[in-house]
Amino acid sequence: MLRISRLTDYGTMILVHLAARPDECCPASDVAAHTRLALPTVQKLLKLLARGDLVRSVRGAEGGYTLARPASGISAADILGVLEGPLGLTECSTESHQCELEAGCQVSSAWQKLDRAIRRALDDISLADLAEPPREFPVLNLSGRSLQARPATPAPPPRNRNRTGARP
Amino acid sequence: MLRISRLTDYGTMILVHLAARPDECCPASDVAAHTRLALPTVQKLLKLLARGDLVRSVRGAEGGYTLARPASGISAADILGVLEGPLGLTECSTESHQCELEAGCQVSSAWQKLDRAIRRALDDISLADLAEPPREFPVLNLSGRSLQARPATPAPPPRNRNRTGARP
DNA sequence: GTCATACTGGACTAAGATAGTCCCATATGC
DNA sequence: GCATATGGGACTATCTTAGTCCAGTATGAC
Ligand code: FES
Ligand code: FES
Repeated sequence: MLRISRLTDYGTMILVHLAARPDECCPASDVAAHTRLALPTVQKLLKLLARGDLVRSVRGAEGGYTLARPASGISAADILGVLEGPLGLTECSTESHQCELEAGCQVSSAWQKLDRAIRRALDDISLADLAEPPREFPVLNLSGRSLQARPATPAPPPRNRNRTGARP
Repeated sequence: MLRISRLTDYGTMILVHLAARPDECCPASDVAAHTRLALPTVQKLLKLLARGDLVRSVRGAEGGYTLARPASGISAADILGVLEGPLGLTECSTESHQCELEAGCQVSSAWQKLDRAIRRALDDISLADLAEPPREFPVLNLSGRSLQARPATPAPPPRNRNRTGARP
């Protein structure tokens, strides 16, 4: 119920990746390699994120993407707003009150109450929250290498589709 | 963002209708007529709701549907659970932890935090809340007729599709 | 100046979810 | 027996999503 789209999930992973490298300018190919997502998908998402002013882009050689603001200034609501559009919980709770009969409908007011509750929760979570490692890596950190050097890179692939290099 | 499906919205309207008539056994045709939804759609939804134990059905002549429990005992989470399935916010937050790498993924824990927040909000809203009229009908009540006699009937059509009688 | 690198914009297809309809079987009261 | 209902499921049209690809443009390195 109430699922967010897979692209949004991917987009969040990308943002997390960028958040871990505040001073680097990462090209899409880099991001794809590190997140293990397919390159075209990453490109598409980065374009969307740039258009939504969540990341800043630099064109040309040595170009790439950076977060537009510090991670703490980007909320989950921002991310969903950019990647899923400004749709409300129901079609009636959209801004463009297309349902002109709202006052007569018993359902709308309570749905909107719920809608506000969700928005509040979304506002409370920042990208920084999303990015912080929940706990230590359980298995993969045997090498004793500095976590600082490769903050998010060794994270295992998220799910078993849309990997890179799937082109035959 | 985070939209619930239109059928779920319809289903809620149907439940609200039944909630207003706790002691009647309403056939689907009745519900369709009063909610102004198309009959086949109403039938389908009532079947789903019956299977999800939110409404009780009586077969045969004089049969129909009633709420399985008082409206205050049916939460929004129940409704969404029955009509949209038990899907989590992301595919990773489903019960069947298909993403075996959860511990390594930075994103999951915060998404699940959000998921819990939403569930809590859903649990807090009951069908009784959804059913209570938000305020008086603004225009339609000029006739001075008793509201009690037709509690939810004069509510205007919810949106401009899927009306009854669309069959040529 | 030329070239390789990278973003920009949009078109396009395949797959999947959603909405809506219809049919046949079964139960029940009159 | 028959009209009235629900139960179960199949089916199609349509919209959305996911994923890919290409032609264009900007920019730094050589
Ligand atoms: S991608 Fe599955 S837990 Fe993060
Ligand atoms: S159906 Fe639109 S406000 Fe209720």
